[in-house]
Amino acid sequence: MGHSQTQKTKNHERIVRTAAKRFREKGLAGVGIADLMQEVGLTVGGFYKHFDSRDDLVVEALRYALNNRRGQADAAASGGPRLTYAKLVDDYLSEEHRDHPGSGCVISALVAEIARGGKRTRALLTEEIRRALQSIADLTPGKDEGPARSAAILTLSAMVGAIGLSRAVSDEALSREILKTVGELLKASE
Amino acid sequence: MGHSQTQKTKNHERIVRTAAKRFREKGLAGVGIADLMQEVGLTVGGFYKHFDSRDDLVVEALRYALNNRRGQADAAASGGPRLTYAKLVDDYLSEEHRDHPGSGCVISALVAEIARGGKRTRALLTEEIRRALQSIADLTPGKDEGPARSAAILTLSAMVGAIGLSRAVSDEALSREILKTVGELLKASE
DNA sequence: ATTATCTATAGATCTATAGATAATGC
DNA sequence: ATTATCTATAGATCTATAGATAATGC
Repeated sequence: MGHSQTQKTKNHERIVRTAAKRFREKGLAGVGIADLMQEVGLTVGGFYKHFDSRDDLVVEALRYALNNRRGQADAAASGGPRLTYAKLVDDYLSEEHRDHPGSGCVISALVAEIARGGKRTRALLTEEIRRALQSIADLTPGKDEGPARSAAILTLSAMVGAIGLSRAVSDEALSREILKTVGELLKASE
Repeated sequence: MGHSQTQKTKNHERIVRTAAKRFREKGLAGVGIADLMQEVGLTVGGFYKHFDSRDDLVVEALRYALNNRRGQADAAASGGPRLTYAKLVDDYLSEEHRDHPGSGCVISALVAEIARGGKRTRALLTEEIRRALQSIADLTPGKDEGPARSAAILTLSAMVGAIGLSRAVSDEALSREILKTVGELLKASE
């Protein structure tokens, strides 16, 4: 069977990581505990030794997804060439991001569902939005603080909206046009 | 009991109208047939004489919501003062709209869920997005066709994103700031 | 002895159907 | 006679719990 504490920690992390991915792909309501545990190679019964309730998993998985994405961004920033406003916009509005919500931005994947959800998840997303606005504003060094923040709010709104529209639209040409157009206009107004 | 064909037609319309509202408020997956029928004053059993399946209700309710919203817009346009770009943006990014998704824009309420959904609902939303882009572009008469369309794509993306963020954020001040800032920047770039 | 996981199942909820009931409408 | 709606329920699915099983770790 294998149930050392070390193994438990590993299993816990795999449950959370898998949930973080599937929640973004299928929505918070679209992922069942039995399916999730099966994907990790475990069974339903064990779930409640890891979490008090499904809701606790949702919170932990969101926290993980948010930290993990910032971790990716930091790694990319420190490793390769410096992150610029243009690169941020291009990455966010890429077909890669559109087609892989499971490893993508939590905000764009789950805003609406979190808006309808409980306090804890809304608080998490609120802080994430604050951090995102700050990060974007920091990438426009030419601007004063006020205009930089305003521009960051428009940028985040436009990116979240554009990715959402591009995912929903069933016409690939229109989907691409949305990503491309919003990217170009945002970069032009920098 | 009361079950004339006239009454049935009325009941059918009330089911669809109520569903169109609740789907936008609670998400497509968040509305049960029993609750819906109870709200209309009927019981579960009768539902399937009105619709072949739950999915058919979703499609019909979305169609209704989309037509109905365009109807409102048309009525407002023909009745009162002419609809301008500024008025469209202000209405869309209003606290009234933020706080009442049930009578609000279908796109902003359900993009993500429809993106994960079936072909029929995606096709409906795709056409709605096309119409919305055309309507917005028509409100910027100063611009040439290409730039007008590009600007419309940015406007729709930013409005959908901003309303989504403003609904999810648990800090009222930040929520207002998002609506106000995006509205001002969009109107300034007209 | 403790505990991580498993099997099995209770209890709630949801879609869909079957059959009864009471009106409509020919 | 037809049919719009109701009551009742089947069958699927989901969260959560109970008790068994087989390892770990003192």
